[in-house]
Amino acid sequence: MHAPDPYLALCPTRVVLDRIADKWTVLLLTAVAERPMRFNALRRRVEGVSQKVLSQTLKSLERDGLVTRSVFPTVPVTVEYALTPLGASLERTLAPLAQWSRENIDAIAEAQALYDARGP
Amino acid sequence: MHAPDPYLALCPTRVVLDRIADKWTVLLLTAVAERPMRFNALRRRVEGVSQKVLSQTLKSLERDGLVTRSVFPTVPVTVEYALTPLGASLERTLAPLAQWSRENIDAIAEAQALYDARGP
DNA sequence: CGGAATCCAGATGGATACTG
DNA sequence: CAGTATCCATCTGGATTCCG
Repeated sequence: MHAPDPYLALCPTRVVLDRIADKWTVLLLTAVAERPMRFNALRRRVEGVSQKVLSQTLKSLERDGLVTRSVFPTVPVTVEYALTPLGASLERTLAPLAQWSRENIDAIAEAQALYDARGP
Repeated sequence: MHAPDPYLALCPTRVVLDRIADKWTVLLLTAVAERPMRFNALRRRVEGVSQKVLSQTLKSLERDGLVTRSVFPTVPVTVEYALTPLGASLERTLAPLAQWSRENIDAIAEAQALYDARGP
């Protein structure tokens, strides 16, 4: 039982990956990239996200300096989320992934069908 | 209580994202991209992955047509994992993310420190 | 409107032991 | 060597209720 070598676990790629590799972060990042949005607008835009997880995820994104949270003292209160420059640059490097997904989703489905066809 | 609109949940980006957004998939993909590797070599290369999860993840990658699994009937048996062309193309679109991580990990850490500093 | 708090089911994944 | 099988702790995230 030795302590795990921290080197690999702390490499930047892995840290960032651990950060964005959840069910909603990338989705929210791309949603906010379209245009600044308010809490419930985001909730409607990203189908299926619960209010709790939306709240949590936005807070993380804010903490990481990827989105800003602006509160307008209207009644009731208005809160708008927008990308920071850092968030925008991340979104840009993530964009090719969306395109790759569109282009290759069929190939993946075929591979799966083939794999499943050759039985248990 | 209405049925969730399947459209957004089934958009290609989301499907692919759900597929690769786990703790190890991207890491393993980039590891295999370096060179074809055997099971235990991968296990050593990717610090911290358990043998169960490594096995599972490789099976998924194979099913999705992203890696190949080649068995050589030596004794004991030798199994080598390698990227398919599809896997290689995904790895290439993921590569910029690794670079972005290296370039911006400090900015993220700063943002976090700033956020945490302004108290609970 | 934009959350916070609580509760809880199901998924994820680590440890361990065993096998062809 | 390359897994499979079990068991179990933790984490994720959904549902619900309540609040300024």
